[in-house]
Amino acid sequence: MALRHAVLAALLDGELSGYELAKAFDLGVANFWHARPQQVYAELTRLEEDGFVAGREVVQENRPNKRLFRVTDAGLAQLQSFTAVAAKPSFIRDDLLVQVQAAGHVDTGALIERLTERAAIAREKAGLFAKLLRTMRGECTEEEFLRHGAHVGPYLTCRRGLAFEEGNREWCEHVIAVLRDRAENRAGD
Amino acid sequence: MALRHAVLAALLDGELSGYELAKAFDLGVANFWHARPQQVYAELTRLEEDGFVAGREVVQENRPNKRLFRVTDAGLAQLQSFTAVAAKPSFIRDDLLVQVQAAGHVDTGALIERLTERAAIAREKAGLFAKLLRTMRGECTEEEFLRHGAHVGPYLTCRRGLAFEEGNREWCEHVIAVLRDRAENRAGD
DNA sequence: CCATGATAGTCATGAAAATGACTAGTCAGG
DNA sequence: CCTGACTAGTCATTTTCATGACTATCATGG
Repeated sequence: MALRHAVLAALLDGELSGYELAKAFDLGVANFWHARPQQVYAELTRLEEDGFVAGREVVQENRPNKRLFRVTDAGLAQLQSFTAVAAKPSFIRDDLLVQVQAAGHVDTGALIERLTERAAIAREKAGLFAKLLRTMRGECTEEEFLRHGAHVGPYLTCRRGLAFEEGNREWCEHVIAVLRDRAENRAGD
Repeated sequence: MALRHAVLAALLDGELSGYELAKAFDLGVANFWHARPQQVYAELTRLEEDGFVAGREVVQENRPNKRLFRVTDAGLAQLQSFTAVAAKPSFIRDDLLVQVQAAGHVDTGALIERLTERAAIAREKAGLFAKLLRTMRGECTEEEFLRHGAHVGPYLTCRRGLAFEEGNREWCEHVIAVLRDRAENRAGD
């Protein structure tokens, strides 16, 4: 029951098509949740059945028709009651951490490769988020935007995403440095 | 196929009983992964069937017997090949982010409550991780430990956990401040 | 003596998420 | 003219996770 609310929350600030939503959730641009297109479509269908979103067909020329969705009052009430109860704490769950946990027992070179790849990905995502933030706040300074801007929700979640990816990158780089250092030390024995 | 490797990695630095493992994964003390006891037991059973871990019965007085597990050579090889392929990037996936995404459309007071709760949890977890780190490095300074200490894997993953929770706390506090500020502004209209 | 809580697990069920395969039209490049 | 990429989805299957309920024994506190 979590994707449900994520989809509702994503639809709050403007109508979107299933395809747009799906893409956002797939790339993680909807930086607060991740899901595959199939999941998103399935969830939209269920949400519409339950009357939490309403779709309207938009006929297009030169490309397939699409359906734009918006949140209904019932949907908003649903979200409201979702916010009323405590969210269960989140955990990091990352294959890369498992790999690092095994450092010392597995090939260090391979590990460093993984960490380098990940650092690059993290840097890219951080850049993307930073750009998104700039777009969202437009002309305003961050302070002004946070005080008076519309749609602060997405802005704030995007900030979390940015900090997370920066944390990832820093950690990766630190681990790489530590592993390199240890490898040299051992070579010097 | 991820819990599998997480369990293997957790067993690398010493024999553990199913119960100990399960507890570690439940509390997230195995800070790099989270799973319920039932999952851990089930995975241990499968790992033993596949010959990746070996259990030995330890007869105890005054309490139920337990089984201590260790990783076999086949298990280590399995982990090694797991490390050889790129880990898929991780995403944050957090109910709280969904709730914040909806800020402006839902009750701000409730949101601030959620954020306050979460900030407290994050602070607690960060403290726990910091303590764990101190225990692991013992007398050494961090630098010395990272250079020469045994079991750096768990130390490094714990550091990621610590940074993550600190990031959580800072973000929560920042969002609270922003929401309060906006509420005051609106009240002043 | 009774209730708790810790140790040490097992079983069954259901919800959520991931994966792979498929349709169908448009547009740009070689 | 063919290929690949983009728009806009759907269907089916499997794997993984989460949940609640259940069995035992021992130790502790009141």
